[in-house]
Amino acid sequence: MAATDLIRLSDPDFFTRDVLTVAPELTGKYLVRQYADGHVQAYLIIETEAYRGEEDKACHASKGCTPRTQVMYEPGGVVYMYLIYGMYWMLNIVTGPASQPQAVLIRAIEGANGPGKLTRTLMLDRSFYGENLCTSDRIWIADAGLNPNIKTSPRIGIDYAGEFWANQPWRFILQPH
DNA sequence: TCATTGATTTCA
DNA sequence: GAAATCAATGAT
Repeated sequence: MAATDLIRLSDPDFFTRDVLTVAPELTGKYLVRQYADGHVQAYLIIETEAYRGEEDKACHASKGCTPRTQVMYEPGGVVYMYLIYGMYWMLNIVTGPASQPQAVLIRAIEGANGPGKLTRTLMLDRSFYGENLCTSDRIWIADAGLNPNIKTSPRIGIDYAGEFWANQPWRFILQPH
């Protein structure tokens, strides 16, 4: 599908809703990237995970506001990037109103089946920290008008957060038709 | 299954 | 300052 067929999500209100509403709605939409040379490419979002507030022990903001997590306290619609295992940048989209630290981790897009591969493919790094998806000319979200079939499952790799949080079905996966 | 890898956080 | 931690990946 050509990028011009997609409708950009430029309304901040889409992102300032609760993360548990936004995360499943992002699956089946398109992550659009405009590279430095002007080339525009749209990627179907396959898989997301929700991280919800300081009470969520799997959310980085559960330990409070730090220089790294600060952007999660902003109103939804900005990008939260972080480095894990010293090697992989993770792409997250901040959601919810101001001072509610929520974010959606983009785990997989069409053609890249892991969050580390995803950011490497799209050439995303810390320079995208705080990028506004509604106004940026480098990265944004677009609606393809799909009505996707979505499956849920527990989140991945957060056993450290304890059984309760590790069992929340806050991972959203696009199912093939 | 295991080594890689470095920013962030925690402890002193 | 120093040490431990870690939401992953690719090679074995």
